[in-house]
Amino acid sequence: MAAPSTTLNRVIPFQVGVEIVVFSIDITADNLQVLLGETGCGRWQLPGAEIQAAESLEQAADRVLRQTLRVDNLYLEQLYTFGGPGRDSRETPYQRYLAVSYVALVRLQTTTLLQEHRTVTWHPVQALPPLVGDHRQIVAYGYRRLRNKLEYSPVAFDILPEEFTLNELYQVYTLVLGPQFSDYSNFRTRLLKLGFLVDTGHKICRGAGRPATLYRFDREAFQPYQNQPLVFV
Amino acid sequence: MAAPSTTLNRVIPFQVGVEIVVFSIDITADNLQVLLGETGCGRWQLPGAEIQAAESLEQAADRVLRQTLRVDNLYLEQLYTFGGPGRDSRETPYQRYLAVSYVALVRLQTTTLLQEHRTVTWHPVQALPPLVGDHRQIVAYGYRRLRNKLEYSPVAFDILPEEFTLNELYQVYTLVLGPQFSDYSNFRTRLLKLGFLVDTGHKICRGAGRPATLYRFDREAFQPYQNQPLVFV
DNA sequence: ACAAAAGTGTTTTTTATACACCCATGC
DNA sequence: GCATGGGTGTATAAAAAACACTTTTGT
Repeated sequence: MAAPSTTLNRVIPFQVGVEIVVFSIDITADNLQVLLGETGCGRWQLPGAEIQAAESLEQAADRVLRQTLRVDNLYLEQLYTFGGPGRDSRETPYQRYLAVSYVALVRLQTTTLLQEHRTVTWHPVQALPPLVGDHRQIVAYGYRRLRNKLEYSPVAFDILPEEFTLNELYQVYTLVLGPQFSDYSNFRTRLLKLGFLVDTGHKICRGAGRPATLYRFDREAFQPYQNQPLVFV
Repeated sequence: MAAPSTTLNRVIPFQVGVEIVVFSIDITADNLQVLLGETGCGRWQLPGAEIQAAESLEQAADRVLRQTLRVDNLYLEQLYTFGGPGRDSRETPYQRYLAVSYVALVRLQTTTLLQEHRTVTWHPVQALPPLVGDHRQIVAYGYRRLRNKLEYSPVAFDILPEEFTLNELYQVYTLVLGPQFSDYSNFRTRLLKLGFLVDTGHKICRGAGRPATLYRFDREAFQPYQNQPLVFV
């Protein structure tokens, strides 16, 4: 237990940062994108920063997000921590680097990109440019988590406006899970039967066609489903 | 972006450690327990250690586990990273502490406790002693993760022996998920229909009663279900 | 009137649930 | 031969999946 301290088993300090996989949903354009910053050498990277003295990990993630993006509603969750030796080029024998990654989901319509020093832009998930280090793997991991979360948790309501149509809700699901996840009419029936979507009585017109009913998410009525698997799908 | 470095926004080094929630399943005694070490002041803590210079996070977790336990098969997965300011009493204005937590699952029958300096023992999940800091919350989080993982992933086969009976498999599920999760006969039918449990032809006698068939988990036949939700339950 | 978008209903298939019952072994 | 644990089958209920159809709006 109290073995002599060699170069191998000694304890070394870490520099800790956060890295965020920000997904944006564009309901109208049917587009799921990831936020990436240019490194200058032809490769791209996830937005990130080192943790500052007084902030929590989640606060750091939120700060990074708000330094690049103006956004109203968002979903943010810790994803995974990467800290193996050799994962950061700045590493020395006396200093290692650790990244706590986060996934976020926003609606493109409610966000504005804040242009900073580096170029930060949206990239379609299906056609990512070359990424630095293990960032491609982090995106893949975040994408998987997002799909799971959407199925089992009410994350869609975190990014939708207070009042929304069932079609908008359906769009969120099809965009992330693919259109084959469910037929609209069945999705509709299932969700309404669960009873946590309340009809506000308001209607909204989108060009031609019958006006859509606006619904509201009732968190209290959702409680019974909180810890149950497979509420949506 | 390049704001002056004050006491608040400066970057500080972290001491990084792992903490493990080790669950043990005792099939015969119908008992789910957590491994805890005594601190000396009446409170208990999760097994943990600082990351050493050359090891990865998972290697550190594995090392901690094997310093306390001799174990054959186990399931080990990263859980969550806790790193907010004020979570460790050793914290100073120039140094913060971060814990990457892991969950593990073992079978009590295949483990031997290695008695070290501190007293480390098993405690029933339903009756935990007072824990230090946020450790109770970490256990709760690990328990939730374990239940979810068991339902969606083939973790049970990581801890069962190469050949096992359907009853042993059922015990693993009932122990973690509670006996109301499914009736044995339905569990049986459902799992066999999925086709990734192969009959080895071997039989085993457990005292009185008809001898049980020994099955083997076929990872290849499981592939199609890999990324699909709700395979078990 | 007709296309477009919203919303309802029906039929078929699959899966879940609750059991009752048969089989092989030890004592 | 009967208790014990192992294993099969069936009947019913519920849910998922597919898809036809109606309703309300703009043009």
